[in-house]
Amino acid sequence: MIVETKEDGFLLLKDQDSFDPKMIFECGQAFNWTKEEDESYTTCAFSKILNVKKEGKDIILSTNREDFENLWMDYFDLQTNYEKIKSNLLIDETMDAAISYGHGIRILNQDPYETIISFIISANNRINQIKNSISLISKYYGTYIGTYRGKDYYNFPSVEVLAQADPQDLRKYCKVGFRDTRIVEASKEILKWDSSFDDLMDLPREELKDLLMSLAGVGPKVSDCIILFAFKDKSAFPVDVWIKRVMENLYLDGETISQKKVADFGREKFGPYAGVAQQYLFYYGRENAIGVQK
DNA sequence: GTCCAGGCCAGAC
DNA sequence: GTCTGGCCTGGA
Repeated sequence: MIVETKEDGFLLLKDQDSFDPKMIFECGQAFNWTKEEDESYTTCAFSKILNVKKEGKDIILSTNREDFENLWMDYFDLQTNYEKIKSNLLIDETMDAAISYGHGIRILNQDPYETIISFIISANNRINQIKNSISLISKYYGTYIGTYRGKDYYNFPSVEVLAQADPQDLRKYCKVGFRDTRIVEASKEILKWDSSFDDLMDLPREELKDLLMSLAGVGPKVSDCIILFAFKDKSAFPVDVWIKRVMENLYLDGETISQKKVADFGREKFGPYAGVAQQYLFYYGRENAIGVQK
């Protein structure tokens, strides 16, 4: 990968086929990116504000080399070779179509705690409402980091802060609805864990899944999302209504089967990169409304 | 006004 | 174990 420092100090990643901001931030894995008028995207993570812009086949990051190497390289999963994953997943015409449609998707390595809370909020909720709630939680409970293009950015609060939050406040000010107590309860439970999130990275997948599912508001689908988007395990295959519809329509001849069976089917079919396949299929299916009744 | 979303949970079989 | 209904909120 060729990384150049531009005249303004920002970084330029040359010739990135597997890095498309729209695809990365709109395939359902992250809720903390703001789309700007020039089609670039901005977030706040690691107490830093970052803007990402695509120019032709190049990507421009508003950061310096030090932060890039220490933080963003891992966040954007840049050590992973997506060309290799793609060729591994090119097993049929469906995947061929899904991969070419979402060729610029990458799996972000996000903060575990923020990811846990984000996907607890995602249950039976719309993307825009999820984004809005995350943003409000950061605003009311996080710390101010800075202002970028007129918008204020805040760090996502720590587990200690939300463990002490009043559920009614969360509901009233952050519009989380019935997920209010789940957020506080899950935070309290996490505080009781002996292991840090770093330690948990090495846990066997099934153990990690059981541990996550013991949290309030975390079931089969949400735990798979957390494992895929924050614990770097690309074999997790989260099944939501979209993936269920896509799989039933494109692989099961329209037959309706349970969520669990779709999950087993997906893991079996796509193996160690099932989670990446899920993202290609999700983006492909959702953008093209595959299986949605008219 | 009515409907229900990128699931979870409790309660009933 | 598998299935069902209810859940905040707000946009269609």
